[in-house]
Parts: sequence; C-alpha cells; structure tokens
Amino acid sequence: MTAPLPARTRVAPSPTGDPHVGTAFMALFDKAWAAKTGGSFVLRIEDTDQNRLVEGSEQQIYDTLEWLGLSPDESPAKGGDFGPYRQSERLETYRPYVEQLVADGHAYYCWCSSERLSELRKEQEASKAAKTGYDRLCHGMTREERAKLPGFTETPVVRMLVPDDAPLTFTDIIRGEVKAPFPDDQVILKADGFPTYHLAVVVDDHLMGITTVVRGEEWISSTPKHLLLYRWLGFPEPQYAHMPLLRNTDKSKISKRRNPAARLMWFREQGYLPEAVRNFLQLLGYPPAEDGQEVATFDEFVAAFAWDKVATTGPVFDVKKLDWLNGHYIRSLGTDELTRRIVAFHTERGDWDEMIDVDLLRRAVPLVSERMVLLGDALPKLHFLLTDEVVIDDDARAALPDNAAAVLDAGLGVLEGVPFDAESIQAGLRAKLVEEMGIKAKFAFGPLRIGLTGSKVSPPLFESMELLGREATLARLKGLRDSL
RNA sequence: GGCCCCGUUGUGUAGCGGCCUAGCACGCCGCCCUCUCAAGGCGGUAGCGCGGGUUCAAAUCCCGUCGGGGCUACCA
Repeated sequence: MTAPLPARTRVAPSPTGDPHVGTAFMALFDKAWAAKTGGSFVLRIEDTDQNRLVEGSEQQIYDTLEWLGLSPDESPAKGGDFGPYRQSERLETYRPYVEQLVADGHAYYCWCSSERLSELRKEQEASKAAKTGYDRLCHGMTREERAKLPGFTETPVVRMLVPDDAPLTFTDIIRGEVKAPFPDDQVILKADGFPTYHLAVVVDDHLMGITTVVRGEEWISSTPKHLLLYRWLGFPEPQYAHMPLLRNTDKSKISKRRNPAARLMWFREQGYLPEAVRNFLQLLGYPPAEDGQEVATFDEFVAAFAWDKVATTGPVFDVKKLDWLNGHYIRSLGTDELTRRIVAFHTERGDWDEMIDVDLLRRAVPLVSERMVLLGDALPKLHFLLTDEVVIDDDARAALPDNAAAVLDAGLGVLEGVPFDAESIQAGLRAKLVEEMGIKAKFAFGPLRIGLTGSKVSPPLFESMELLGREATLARLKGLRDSL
C-alpha cells in the first residue's frame, strides 16, 4: 500500500441552530484523515438557506469544535487560501458555473410555481406513478412560451437536466461499491439567487481542493446528482466516505427533538469532558484496537485509522458509556487540572460561588474525583466542606443508631486530643470506638459522618475532618450531640 | 409507494468458512475490598432477525423474507 497523498477534508455545517453532534462526528473523522495524511481540515459554513439561519450559531460551531479539539485548519474565522469559506459570500463564484451548465444544455430554467409543483407531487403520489419528480414542463421553453401556461411564476429557478445514463453507482471508501437512486431534475439555483446545496458543494469542494468528502449516510441518495455535476463541469471526482447516522434510542436519526445529546452544547452544559466526548464519538464510528482498548487518544486513533474499518451501521447514542468514559477521564486528569475545570465549569454555567476557597477545593478534590461522573458532581459532594453551616438530612438523622450520643461523646473526646491529620484521627477513633467500645466500624463512624457532613453518604471521613480542621469538626459534632 | 443503506446479548462492538460450547467494553446482578458512597478486583446475566440453499463444516458465502433507517424540497 502506498502512502496516501495529503488529504483535504472538510466539514460543512449549516448555521441553523445549536451545532449538531453529527457535525462533530464528521469533523472527527475529517480531522483524523487530514492528520494521517499530513493534509488539511477545512470548515465551510453552508448558509445557502437564508430562511433557516439562526444568529450566533456560526460562532457556536467554532466554539464547540475548538472545545472538542477539532479546530479546522481553514475556516471563515481563521481564513485560508481557498476563501471565502462562507457560501453566502460566494454567490458570484457559483454564477458562471450555472450559466455554463445552461449554455451547455445540462440545465434549464423553470418557471413553475411552488403551487404547481406541490400539486404535481400530490398527483404523482395519488396515482402511485412509477415515475416521480419534476415533469420537465419548462424544459425547452422560452419565458414567453411558458408564461402562457398555468402555474407560472416570475422568477425562474435553474434545474439539472438529468440524462438517462446518469451514473448510479460509485465507490465509497467505507462501503465499497454503492448504488443510488436515479435523480430528479434537481434545482441547483433557487429563485432568491442562492445555489442549492447540490451545486454549492460540488463547486466549493472542487474549488477548495477537497479530496475526501466525509458526510452522513443520508447523502448517499443524492450523490448521483453530484457526480453528474462533476462530470458536466469537468471536475475530477473526490473520494466519498459516507458515515453511518447516529441514532436515537428508537433507532431514528438522532434529533434534537428526541435526544438532548444531539446538541453539542449539551455535553458541555452537563459537565462532560471534551476528551471523553471525543473518545466516545470515536468509539461510535470506529472499532477499538485489536487489544480491545477503548480508551484512546486522538493520536492513537489517527495512527490506527483506516477507512475500511469505519462502521457502516448507525449506532444508538447511549450516554451510559459516555458517563463511564467521563469518569475515567476525570480520574486521569490530576488534581490541579481537575480543580481548574470544575471552577471553569461552574463559572461558565454561572453558579460559581466566589466565597469558595479554591485552595481548599483543590485539597478536597482528590476525595471526590473517583466519585464523579460529571464536572458538576464535585461541589455538591463537597458542600459540607466548603460551607460553614451543615444541615442534617432528615433521612440521615433518622438513620442515627440508638447509641449515637455515646459514640459522639467518645468521638469528641478523642478528637480533642489527637494530632489532627487523617491518619492519627483514624487511629485514635478506631482505638476508642472500635477496639475499646467494641462497636463495628460501620456503626462507629456513621454518627460522626452524619454530624460532620449532614449526610449518610460522604467523601472519606477522616480526610474530611482533617480538611475541615479541629475546631469546625468539634463544633459540628457537638451540634449534633446537643440536638439529640 | 419507489429507490438506497443497514441487521451479532439492553447498548457499542470483535468475528471475514473450521481456532465460536461466539470474545471485549458499558449497563445490570452478585461477591471481595471497605468508615458510607464510589473507584478497583473477581464472577454472573443476555446475542448471531427468520427461512432456504452452497459446503464435510456457516455468525461468516448465495437467495429470499422480515425488520430498522435514510432519501424521495426553490432544507441541508
């Protein structure tokens, strides 16, 4: 096998709302291939549908890709040698190609109104006609001729004249030989002067030197249109890689409506680590290495990457595994970095408490890091440590054993005298409560835990005491003792 | 409806004719560890959609069937 030439790949999202998880999925594979071949990864904004644009979503695309470590080499924001990278700024670029196609007889003007078109569709549906699609009424007519017929509209669109010998098969580098449906006389230039996706991708991918088109499986059926355009325009065809579609639990194409995880922002809002999300997406589209190792860096992914191993079946997007991966990555982060991310997470979310002592938090983080699934899990678990007041949970109070008072009194006695580090605290408490008084550890430390943290479940008790300090520890235990 | 893509435990997958009484990971269940909860260790649970072929031998090849999904726009 010869080394592949440097590939140029691209991801081409539409700024029509919150960035979609599918965009990151494609971007990951785009970027991997570009990295493996020493090529470039391009971000192009496909804003040809002016009706669906949502303000701010373009910025969110940049932000989420960067967050995931999938920044492009070229983009509208970053620039590059093949700009502009926003299709709305390339209208003049498309025009000559449309004119050429019309002049060559490969495309024609169509003045049919949308009313006539939808009526036509309805008729075809009702009669169960074998042939569907546009009926070519306008083909070969001048504007004047067409104007005499019903269903006429002032501004025409331009349609492809799809020949009988349109290419219906192509080689997909993931799937091999793939068949696709015979295309309709697709509109390539809309009445508002914008090209449709079909014309724009072909022209842009060619002009931007894209060698490998990575896109969702949903595009397989329109590939023949693109192939035709390449042929007519005399452009060399790119390689196609049609990725499987991510699914909802009910197996339908993943949608923001049915699945919060369809929104890329969701992961960040929930407290997932970008490296975990990236790893998860990787797993969904690409089988783990032979040794079964599922935790893998982007570089390891790139090193092992081969198109023919990419998945062809659409995986159900099950967040359970992501949770596990996130915990795994959290545990591997290191105290300083994890602390930094916890603070950043809450700051971004807008609920960071300025009163929290970050240094104390840093010292407390090791107590909870292996109990965390999401970044937001730390503060609630450490709340008793970072606050002055402790509220005893009702169910914790109810769980207090009959000998709680005796345990607390004995514990208090020990804690007043012992050196206040976790090890000494534990040794002292054990000697007194467990060995001398004969109470099982589980029951001996329960009341202390409840007094200290207000809860039946908490981070390790002795370390927590050390961090809280003798004074506060004693005060809390006395508080509970006095309330009995 | 038509065309296309896909089909291994609950989920993600390994498997490319014999190594499969189907492996791994997550989940779930249990045990161990243990100051609670986790983390970690150990064990368990459950699967080749169905029916025909081909073959000495099929999860693996062929055909059919069923199921799921996608597309069928002046949306991408």
